[in-house]
Amino acid sequence: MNKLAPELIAELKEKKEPEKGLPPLELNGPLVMRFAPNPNGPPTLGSARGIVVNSEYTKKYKGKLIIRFDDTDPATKRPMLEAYTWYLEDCEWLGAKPEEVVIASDRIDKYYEVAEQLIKKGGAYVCFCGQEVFKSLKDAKKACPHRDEKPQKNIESWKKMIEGNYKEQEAVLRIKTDIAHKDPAIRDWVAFRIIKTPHPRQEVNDKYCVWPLLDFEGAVEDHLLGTTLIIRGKDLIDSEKRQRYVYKYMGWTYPETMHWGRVQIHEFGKLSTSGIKKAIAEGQYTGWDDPRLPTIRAIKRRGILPEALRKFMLDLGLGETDISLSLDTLYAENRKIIDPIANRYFFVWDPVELEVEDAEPKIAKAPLHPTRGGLREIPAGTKVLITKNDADSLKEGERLRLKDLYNIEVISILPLRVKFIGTDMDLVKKEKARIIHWVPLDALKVKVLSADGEFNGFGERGMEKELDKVVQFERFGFVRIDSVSGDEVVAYFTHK
RNA sequence: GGUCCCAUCGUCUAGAGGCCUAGGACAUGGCCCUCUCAAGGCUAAAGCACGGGUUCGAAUCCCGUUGGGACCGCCA
Repeated sequence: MNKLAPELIAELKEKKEPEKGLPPLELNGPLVMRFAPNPNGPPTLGSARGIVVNSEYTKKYKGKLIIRFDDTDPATKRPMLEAYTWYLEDCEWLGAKPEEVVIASDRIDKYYEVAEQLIKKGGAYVCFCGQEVFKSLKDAKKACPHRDEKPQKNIESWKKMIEGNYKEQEAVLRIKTDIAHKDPAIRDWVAFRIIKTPHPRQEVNDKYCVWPLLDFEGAVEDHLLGTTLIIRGKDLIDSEKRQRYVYKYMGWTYPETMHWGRVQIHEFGKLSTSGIKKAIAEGQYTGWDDPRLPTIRAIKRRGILPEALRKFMLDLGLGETDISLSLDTLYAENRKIIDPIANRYFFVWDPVELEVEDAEPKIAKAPLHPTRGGLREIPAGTKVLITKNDADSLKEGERLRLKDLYNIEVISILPLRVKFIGTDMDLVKKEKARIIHWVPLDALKVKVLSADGEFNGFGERGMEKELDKVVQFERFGFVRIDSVSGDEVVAYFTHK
């Protein structure tokens, strides 16, 4: 059979690799998508899903990708100025190239125009009810007294509102839906509220005191930008129902929508942007790129490659099921890319000095990579450093090998004494002696930062040339060389 | 309480009535390879939430139960 139809066998094997990733799209026109974050903190792993999924589709179907900053809340989820840049940087890092960048806070006037039209059409009204009052009316399916006000009167109130004649909480603009709608989430929702806190962007500052809420801003923008497909988290499913009222009043066509379920990551649990912000201010984290954080900046600094993160996100597909995943899969993806290229070095954490009796100074020749070739030379004196873990586990009389150097035998444990017993590999091959790593006395001082804390020790020379690269510390794990100053190296732990 | 959504190995996911004896990836166990406790190769164990229908035939369609989630904010 192999002889008769080798191509059939090849085909069978190919079929074994099923297609994973995003479902195909059925398009009947051009594709325009947007990724719309609130820049109130740096992009996180959650943002990465949005960036990757949207950019993947626009790449695949030659569509247009827009990044839109939904920064219309200067108070509660106050935007962070640096975050605008961070989003653009991280998009680029992830291989997403938005053709257009839109900042909502620059376009408030456009939203006001639509609001005015809606009021004139009788689709929106200024409501002076307090929050609690309106809630109880709404829950009872009852209209508030302002609901039936004439458009003319509403326009007057609206003008007064945007001119700053009311206090915060005093008035809002509501979209008229169906006050008896069976879903309470849909009933006459708020489109604009008064916020007197200035916007952090200098260009905007205190120019406006009436700000749209996401449902309104997003609804108008998606129309203005010509969005044809929206993909977002399913927490925004109800949002669509609310926004459709605006589209109906205005005679617009609502984009197609798709949603993904809630994502939780085992390793991070429930960290909110505001919670992290507070913890950073209190010094619990070193910054937004602290290796313990789920931000893209942190992931990047740890040496996860964008290709790995992209594949990880795409493999999740687009289910509406809530998922709870482990970063192990991301690490495995990353390892597949990194293992073939990362050079190997010795790193001894919790170092213990070991004098090897009868040894001659020697230059060890170790492969830079197990298969790719290339050698590194490590000059060893008669004293070396090994990790405390290894030192503690030695037994009297044990024979073992210092990797790529020579064999030793333990003479005694207290005090720890070892002696040179040759260089023959048979010790490993026949006696199955174990192999431990080591580092010469004049090694570089190395600190490794990981999510589980710091590791301090010494690493062999050569790694200082790998700045910003991911290398493997043998018997330790992959690590990204983050900084080198003099004889000191700081590395970020990537994964095992 | 109201509205809506979801349900396949431990974890993600493929599957859109017969190709399913349910496939893959990660994690786990074993063996091989290896001067790293890595990677690689082979292999093992592991799943259609439950109960009813519809059908010649259901993981796939319908109903119910159970379980999970989202929304009901002048947050996004």
